[in-house]
Amino acid sequence: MKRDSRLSAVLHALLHMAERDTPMTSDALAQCLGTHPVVVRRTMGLLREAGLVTADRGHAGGWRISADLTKVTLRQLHEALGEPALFAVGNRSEHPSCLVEQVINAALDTAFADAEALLLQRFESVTLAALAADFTRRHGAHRSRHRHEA
Amino acid sequence: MKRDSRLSAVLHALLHMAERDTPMTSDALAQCLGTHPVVVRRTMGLLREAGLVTADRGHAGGWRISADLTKVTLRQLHEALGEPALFAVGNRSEHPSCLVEQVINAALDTAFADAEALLLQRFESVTLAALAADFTRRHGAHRSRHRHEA
DNA sequence: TTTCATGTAACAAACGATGTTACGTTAGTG
DNA sequence: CACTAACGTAACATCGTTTGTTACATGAAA
Repeated sequence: MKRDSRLSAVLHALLHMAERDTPMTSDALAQCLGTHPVVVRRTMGLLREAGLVTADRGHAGGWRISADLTKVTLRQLHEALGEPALFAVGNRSEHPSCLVEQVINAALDTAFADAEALLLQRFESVTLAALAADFTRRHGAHRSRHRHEA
Repeated sequence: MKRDSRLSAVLHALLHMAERDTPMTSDALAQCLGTHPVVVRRTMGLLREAGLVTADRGHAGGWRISADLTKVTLRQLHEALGEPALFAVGNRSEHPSCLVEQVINAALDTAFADAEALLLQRFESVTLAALAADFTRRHGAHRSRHRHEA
């Protein structure tokens, strides 16, 4: 099954942007993500509509983060992307007339609802700032060493 | 994203089979499920390989449940189907060279792992017998009323 | 031996995510 | 004012996966 990787992609983009203080163009982000600039605009556009980033046109334009990194959670990003379905398995029909299928749907639905609640709760507990800090913690020494060499 | 509905489908088939004491043909099941007999054989074949059902050819042939309904859990069915991916969202690449993406993957992976563990635990706690009983509880009165009318 | 059934391979259709092209719009630069 | 750099967006192409379908082989019972 083909997985939706946009959440992973926007995280990747946002963390790269957080490492800089100048805007990043769609072309630059596309190169980071190994994709096409139009795909970047399409996906980042959803974050713009949610007020998380801004895009400036023309010279020296590009994408900038417009929200507080300590306030933005994975859940907000998930919502900004339109809350795509989290599960790759599910019921055959959502409102079946067959009584057997109604029982099955009820059983599966509660299981999936519980798992979804847990997942969203985890999403809510992770901020962009935490991820950025995690990055610095894991690779900060590496980077500062390079900076000293330069 | 297109959802894998085979777990739901085999549950539907098994519960219909549990309601009878004679084998059901692929054509009969296909009619129940609104699909094609070959799809039924393809999917039920996985359950046969797992030892959960048997298939007899020729006259009066068809599919029969060969396992104890109180022992078969949703998790076993999920495994019998080859443990298809449960989530529709995920990482862009599983082993990225980009350090940023490694941090993102780590964060997402733990969240998804926790949710998957919960979901599988729920699957493990539901037996076919429990679903069948649930069916009888919810619709048994309805059925016996019909039986009396007939 | 005919009919009913599964087993399986090969192919077709449908769908969704992603990639691409094309063109429009806006903003800075010379 | 023309030029260039960037986003905005619609339309189309591509790719992979799931599901549906056809065709044919195999086995069992009447």
